[in-house]
Amino acid sequence: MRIATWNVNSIRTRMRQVKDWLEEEKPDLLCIQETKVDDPLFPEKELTEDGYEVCFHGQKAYNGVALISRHPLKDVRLGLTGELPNDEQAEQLGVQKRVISALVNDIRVVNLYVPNGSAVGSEKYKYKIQWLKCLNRYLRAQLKRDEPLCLLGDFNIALEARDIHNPERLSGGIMASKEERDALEIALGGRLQDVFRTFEPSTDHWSWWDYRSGAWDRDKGWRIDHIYLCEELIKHAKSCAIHKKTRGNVQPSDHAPVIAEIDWPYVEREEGEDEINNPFNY
DNA sequence: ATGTCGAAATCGTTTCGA
Repeated sequence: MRIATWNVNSIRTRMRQVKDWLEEEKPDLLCIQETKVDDPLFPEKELTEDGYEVCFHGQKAYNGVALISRHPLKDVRLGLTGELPNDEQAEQLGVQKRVISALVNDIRVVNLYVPNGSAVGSEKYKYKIQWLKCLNRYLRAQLKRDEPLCLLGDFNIALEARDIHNPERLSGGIMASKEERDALEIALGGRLQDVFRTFEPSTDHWSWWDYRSGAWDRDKGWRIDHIYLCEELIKHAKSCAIHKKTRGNVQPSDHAPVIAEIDWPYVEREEGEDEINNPFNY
C-alpha cells in the first residue's frame, strides 16, 4: 500500500498537477492540505471520475484537508473531536478545518494541517501550541483503540537540525522553536516513527521551499511534511520518498509530495505454506 | 529576512496568511 501527503496550496489552482501526479504514481491514498475551498465548491467530480473516492473538510481561502483514495473510506472523522465526549477545546479549535481522518484498508489515517504559527510568541503561535496540546489528547485516545495508525500531513515543524537548510540561523524561530518541537514530540508520544528517517538519516532532503527569496533555485528548504507510522506498520514499511520534481513544475505548490510504501495488508505466512502454495517448490 | 504566491474584498489594487 502506498500512502502520500501533499500540501497543494489551493486544490482548484493545482488540480491539473494533482491529477497528473496521481496518474503517474497511482498511490492508494493521497492526503492533501491547504485545499482553500468550501465543501460545496470542492472539485469532487474531477477525482471521482478517475476512480477515486474522496472526502474533504474545507473552508474558504484558508486551510482545508481532503483524502483521495483508491480504496473505500470508512468511518470518516472531521476535526480533533470525536475522541473525547464534549471536548470544548477540540470544538473551538475545529473552526479552522485542519484535520480529516478515515479507515483505509483497516489503517486509521489521520491527515493534518498543523497551524503555521507566524512568529514565535505571536497569537498565532500560542494557537499552534494549544492546537498541538489538543492533538496530543486526540492521539492518546486514538492509540488506545488499537487500530494501526498512520499520522501524516504538513506539520509546519522541523523537528531536528538536519531537517533545515540553515539550522544555525533558523533554530529557535518559527517551525523550529523548542516549545513547538516539544509539543509535537509529546503528541507523538514515542509511539509513532517518522518513516522517512527510518530510511534516510542525512540532511539536504526538503519537502517545502518558500516561494520567496529564490529558495527553490538555491535549494534552501525545510522538511516539514511527515508520515508517522505506529509500531505495527513501521515493521512493514518498504520505502519513503520526497517527490521533489513537482516543486519544479510551472506554477508549483511550495510543498512537494511525500510517499511511503508499506507491505499492507500484511498476511502472516503459516509454517509450510510455501510448499503448499508453490507447486514449483524449488 | 523576505525579493512570492493564492484568495478575497477593498475589486484591479490592496490586504492577509504562509
